Amino acid sequence: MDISEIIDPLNPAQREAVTAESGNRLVLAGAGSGKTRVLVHRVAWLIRVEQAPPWAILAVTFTNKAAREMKARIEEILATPIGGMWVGTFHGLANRFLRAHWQEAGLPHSFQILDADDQYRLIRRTLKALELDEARWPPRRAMGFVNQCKDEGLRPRHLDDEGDPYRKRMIAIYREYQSACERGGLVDFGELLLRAHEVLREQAAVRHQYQERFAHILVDEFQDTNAIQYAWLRLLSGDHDNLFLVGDDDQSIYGWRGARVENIQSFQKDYANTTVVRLEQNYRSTGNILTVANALIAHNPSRLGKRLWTNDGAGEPVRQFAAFNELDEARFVIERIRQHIQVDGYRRDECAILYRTTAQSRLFEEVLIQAEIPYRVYGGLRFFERAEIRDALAYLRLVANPDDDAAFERAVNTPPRGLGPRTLDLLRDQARAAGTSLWRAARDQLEREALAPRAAKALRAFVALIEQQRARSDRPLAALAADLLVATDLPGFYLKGKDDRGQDRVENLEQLVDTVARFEAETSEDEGDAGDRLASFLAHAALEAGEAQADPDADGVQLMTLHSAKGLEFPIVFLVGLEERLFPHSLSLDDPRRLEEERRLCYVGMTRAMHQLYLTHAEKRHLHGKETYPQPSRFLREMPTEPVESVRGSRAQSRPTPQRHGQEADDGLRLGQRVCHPTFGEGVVLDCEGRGASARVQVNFADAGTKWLVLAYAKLAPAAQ
DNA sequence: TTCGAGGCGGTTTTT
DNA sequence: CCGCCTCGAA
Repeated sequence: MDISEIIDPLNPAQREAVTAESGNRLVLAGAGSGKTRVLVHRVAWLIRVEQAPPWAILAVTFTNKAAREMKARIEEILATPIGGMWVGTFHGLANRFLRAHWQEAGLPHSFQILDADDQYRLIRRTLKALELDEARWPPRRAMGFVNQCKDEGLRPRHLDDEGDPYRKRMIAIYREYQSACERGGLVDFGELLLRAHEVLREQAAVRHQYQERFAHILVDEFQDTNAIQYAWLRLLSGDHDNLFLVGDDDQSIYGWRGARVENIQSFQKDYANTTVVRLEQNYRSTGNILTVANALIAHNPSRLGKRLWTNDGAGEPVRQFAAFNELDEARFVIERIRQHIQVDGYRRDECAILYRTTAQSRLFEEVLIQAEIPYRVYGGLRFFERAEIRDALAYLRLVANPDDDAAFERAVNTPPRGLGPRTLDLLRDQARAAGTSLWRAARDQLEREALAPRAAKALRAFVALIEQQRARSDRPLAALAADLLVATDLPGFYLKGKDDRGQDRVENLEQLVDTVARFEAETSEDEGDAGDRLASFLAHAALEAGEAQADPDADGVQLMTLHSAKGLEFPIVFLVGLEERLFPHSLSLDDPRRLEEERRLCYVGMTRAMHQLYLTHAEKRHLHGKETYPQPSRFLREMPTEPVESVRGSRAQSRPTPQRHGQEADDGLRLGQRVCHPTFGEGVVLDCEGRGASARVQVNFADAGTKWLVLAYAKLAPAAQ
């Protein structure tokens, strides 16, 4: 076998990782160091050189996108489909596992996956059932509590209220919510992992079967694993010393949703037989960008340590811009983008604007629209998350499993068929009292003729509709979906609505039928009866919410949060809003660990840039409707001055028109000018008022904050630059 | 059932 | 300031 194809494109560190003999490997892969390449080549090495059968390999990622990419690249390098290899997300693989072992897991054959929105609704319904006031027991908090427990592998019975009444109530909510899930055969995201873990832990036969099978386990983005995911990996691996983990502690930015960077450290403790490989050569960014990024991240105390370097040149300096306000900032960025496109020949989609909070995108969008530059915003509602799609899916779910309460609640009166809160409350009470699903309660009530005639008639029609479709559910899925649209008249309902997006929604519904057809065509070889196909389509819809953008190929300037930029790269990057309380965000300031995570987020943003990195902040910004004068971000101060260059924009046009305030001060201080004060240090002039002896200026000092100073007394001198 | 007024909160997001 | 949600009135 010719192995040169596998190892020739690799540098020494990459080669060491790819060709490692058996044993546990931890690959600390810096940003842009060829992490995916190492994973893909490692798989190729295992199959081609070590003769591992594909079915003995398990490769785990965090997102479907990463899984798809890895799969495609493995197939490319091996020039063959990957056969029985398990490549997917933790959740996708857990789902696959549970579908195969539903009996051992104590789940119904066609259990349904709840996504975040379903879960939220079910939590609220649980609160209602427990007669808890949402104002006092916010559903978001309850949901957070449940998810956090599941992420840590904890069931209600493991939890102790510690005498805390709040905690006691949360545990009660968890218990009640969980039994609602059990009644309906519903599994939320956290439950997928937890349930899979429990089966492996408690069923030795199953555990051994998988431990024998997976001779090689590879994990991407290991720094993002939470407690249950790590425990799951440990069970799968057993004592086989077959883990190949790739990650970067400096890019851990999901601590707030349960990710534990510490897993990287504990891995080395839990597995004695572990060797560490560092990938530090960077193939993405210029030397200057790396210098500045390295310097910033060096301020984090608890790191494993890593320093990115490049063989390529230093490149352009990193550029920094202090905008007068957020409009000035946006105009500067868009002006620069225009230059890079027109003068340097970059494409629009080679320029990215990265921000800390989604709200920041708006102004950039407005200015881009004004400038008539196409753009694309990442994030937002995705296909399967749209209301109309979820409505249609609720019907499909009821066809698959009528006991699915979450789907029942959604579908029963959408479109409105006269089943109001009165009837619903009655059904809920009945279901709860009898410990059954809403569906059964509905049929029961109809049988016993316990309902008012109007409600009974409407409910009977609804039940008949679902049963009719159920009776014929062996048809192709697309036909079923199309039939349901006709039978429910969801399209008509949306067209009638006052909402001007009615037409869009109907088109989306039509697209859903296409999506179903395509899904069925692609998976038809896997056989399975019609019920299985429907269940697997629904799982697909829940696990992979689809693309947010209608047209992802469009050549537009890319706008996204720093979080969604992870894993991507762009020739030109604008990192905007580098201000205290915005970035680092005010809610992270009091906790050193969260502050470190903010710093890592900044590092992630910077290391997205290939050729040119801009860092901007505004001296003045509207936040929650108030005018604020933020300090420049501490991250700016933590960067070296050397390859960072301050740029001046042509900002006259974006300053506020001088009226009562904002006059030029007598001695020629201008708005936006940098000044120096003997006690307060350097700052920027924000505002002026008055004349002569009473003339005052407002200055935003880097360290001392914003102050009004009387010119006659304050010894202000123009600062350098 | 639908609409509008008023209250409230306001990181980050995948699965 | 803006968007979301709830609640009350028609």
